[in-house]
Amino acid sequence: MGKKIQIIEAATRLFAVQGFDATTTKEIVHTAGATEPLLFYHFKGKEALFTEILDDVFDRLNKRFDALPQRTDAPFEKIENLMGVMLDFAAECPNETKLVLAACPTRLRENAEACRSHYLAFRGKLEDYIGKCLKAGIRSKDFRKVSVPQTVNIIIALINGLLRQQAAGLAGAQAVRAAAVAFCRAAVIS
Amino acid sequence: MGKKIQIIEAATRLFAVQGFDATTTKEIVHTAGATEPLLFYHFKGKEALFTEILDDVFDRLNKRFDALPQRTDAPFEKIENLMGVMLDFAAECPNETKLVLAACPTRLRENAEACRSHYLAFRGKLEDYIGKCLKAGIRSKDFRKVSVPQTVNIIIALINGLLRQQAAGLAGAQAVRAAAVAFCRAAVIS
Amino acid sequence: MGKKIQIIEAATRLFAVQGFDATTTKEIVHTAGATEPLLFYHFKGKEALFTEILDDVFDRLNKRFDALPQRTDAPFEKIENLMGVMLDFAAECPNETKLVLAACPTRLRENAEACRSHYLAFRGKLEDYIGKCLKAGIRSKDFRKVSVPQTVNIIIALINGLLRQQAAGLAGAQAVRAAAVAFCRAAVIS
Amino acid sequence: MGKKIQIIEAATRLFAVQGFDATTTKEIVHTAGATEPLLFYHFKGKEALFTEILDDVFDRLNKRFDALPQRTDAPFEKIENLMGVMLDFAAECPNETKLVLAACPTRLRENAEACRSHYLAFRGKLEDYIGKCLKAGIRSKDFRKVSVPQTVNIIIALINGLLRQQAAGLAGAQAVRAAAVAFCRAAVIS
DNA sequence: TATGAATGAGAATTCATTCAT
DNA sequence: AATGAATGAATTCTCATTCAT
Repeated sequence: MGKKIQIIEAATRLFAVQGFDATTTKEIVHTAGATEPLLFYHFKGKEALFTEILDDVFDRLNKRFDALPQRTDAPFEKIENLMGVMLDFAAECPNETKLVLAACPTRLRENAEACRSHYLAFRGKLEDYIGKCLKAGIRSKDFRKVSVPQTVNIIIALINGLLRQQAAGLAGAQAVRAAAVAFCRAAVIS
Repeated sequence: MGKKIQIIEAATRLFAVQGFDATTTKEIVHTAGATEPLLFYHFKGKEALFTEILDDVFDRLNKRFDALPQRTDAPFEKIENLMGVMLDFAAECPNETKLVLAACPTRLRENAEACRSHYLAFRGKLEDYIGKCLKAGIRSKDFRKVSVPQTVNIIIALINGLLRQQAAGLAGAQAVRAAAVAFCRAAVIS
Repeated sequence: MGKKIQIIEAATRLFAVQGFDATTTKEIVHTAGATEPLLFYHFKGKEALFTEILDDVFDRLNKRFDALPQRTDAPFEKIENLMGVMLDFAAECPNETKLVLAACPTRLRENAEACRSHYLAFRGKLEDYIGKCLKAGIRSKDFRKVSVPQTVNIIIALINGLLRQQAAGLAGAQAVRAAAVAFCRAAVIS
Repeated sequence: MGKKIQIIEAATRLFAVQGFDATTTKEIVHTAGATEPLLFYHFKGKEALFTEILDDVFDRLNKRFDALPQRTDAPFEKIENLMGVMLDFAAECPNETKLVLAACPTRLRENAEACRSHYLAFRGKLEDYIGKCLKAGIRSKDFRKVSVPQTVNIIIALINGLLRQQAAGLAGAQAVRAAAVAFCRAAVIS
């Protein structure tokens, strides 16, 4: 009856809510209705379970990100699309979003590097994507003439903050969406 | 020779970087050049140490917040002041900022409620402060006519995101400051 | 395709090299290209597998021992024959030899007694065989007049030591054979 | 009241009798009248405890070995001295002797190399010592003209076998001593 | 004969905490 | 104020064994 999947689901939830370090294998299997040896039968260890989950989460997020249309008419549309994808992800997968927003767990021994590279790679993609948008918008005079790297940071900070609210289930977080896009648009469009 | 202070400093740093759950008392006293029984001599326990630190951190942050000038000429100036205070705090006290940005540790037993109320109270003050600014600005027609609660959320999200970057020591985080204020200004001013 | 035999062979090797206590059923079946339930299908358990192997090993060794010619012309020839049989066994079956030389595993629960009696019985046969040789040799004045039980012990100790070297694959162990016989001969012959 | 020493003593005995792999930390501390965390307070882990013991055992044995007089009148005397030292050690320290005679535990992870080098180094010293004796004896015509490396192996095998009997508490092992020396003498002297 | 999934018992090790001094 | 020694209660992980198929 799919106990492996139940373990993955329970672990995802607990890792997201409590963090890797504060989640025990006992807690996971208890939540999943399984026993500890079964966790170690299906996964090499707590760390491998976490890594498998994180790999999968970033895989899903990257897939969504990579599916963003690369060509659009209006320069701001691409940023709007990005915010939409990110906030959709947070609304649909709050736990996965928490994992994406979290820092690399302190006690990862073997997979710490792999973990960190997920975060860095995704941040890199975000910077790249937003940077290109801004440059294009500035070139076409649609956007005000702002510092690109600084504005990239600001927009990433804003998205992160919003995702965090969304994933935390902050009341009205969903409704904030259109307002957030408008906020950004007003901030950059000339 | 002030070992109590060294314990507090070590604990602050470790709690900030690794989180409460992932930090052991052994690690703290080792970093502080002390021994475990001394930690328990000075504090009731790991939890009490954390609580004392968190109380102090929020105390300092609240003091700065409360010192913000309540009356200003231009409506946006108050938001600019707030961002300045928050980013100053993050620049001066990155570890304390991390504690402020973190969630309440999973494994707090006795002081969980007190901890949570710190976060909620501060968020409440932020909402209140920013909300009043926005209302005033909209009333005076300085600001565009936006949804106040939603824009409050957006600005808090942005500040949170920026603080996180700042506290994480992201390259150029300091320089982003003026740009962030300008970004916000453009977003709200009509 | 003879997986039972492969399990026996893998187990023999692993028990010999690592000992019963340090060898896991997982290791055995992995080495044998089988799965754990199959081990338990063919054998009552890890202990029964070990016992079956040990029974077989002592069976083969005893057969060789019992095939030694009981009557010879020269008194020392019988001792030479014995050394030959033992060293042949060690050269042909190093793993089996290791099992014979080992002590009874600590964690045998049910078959500990049976196991111990194998070792004792074989040692008894050795003592008996060598003792009779020595007595005959002394009686016929071929051998020096030495203490029989003590010399029995010495010769057994020597054979044990040599078998251990042989089974461990010590370089040149094979070549040592003739020299060992000569050593013994010089030691006892008058 | 010296629980650390009691842990070392209990561990020495258990490691000697059952082997490293078959001895649990629980067993050790129970025998020592201590608790498991105390073992880990005094030693980094089970392996470090074993290594510390083994280092000490080889240290003591090497000290005795190195104290052997290097110059003697009769060539066989040096071999007699060696046998005396080794058999004394076995009689006085049966558990330590068992450790010296054992193979490197299968499950040593970190210190396997250090462990193996103890065994190899000591064997090397034995080979060297006995080899020199034999060469001298052959040169002076006191000894028969035998193959030196082979006879070295034979004598080591004999000593090993005798130590094993001695350490195992075989009845009469002590008395066998003089006979063993005589056996060897007769075997080599011309 | 063969296996994927599952488990109770127990292994090594860690953690926050306390005691005696 | 400070510490070496000590511990009960976890925590991660392993092991021999069984079940369902």
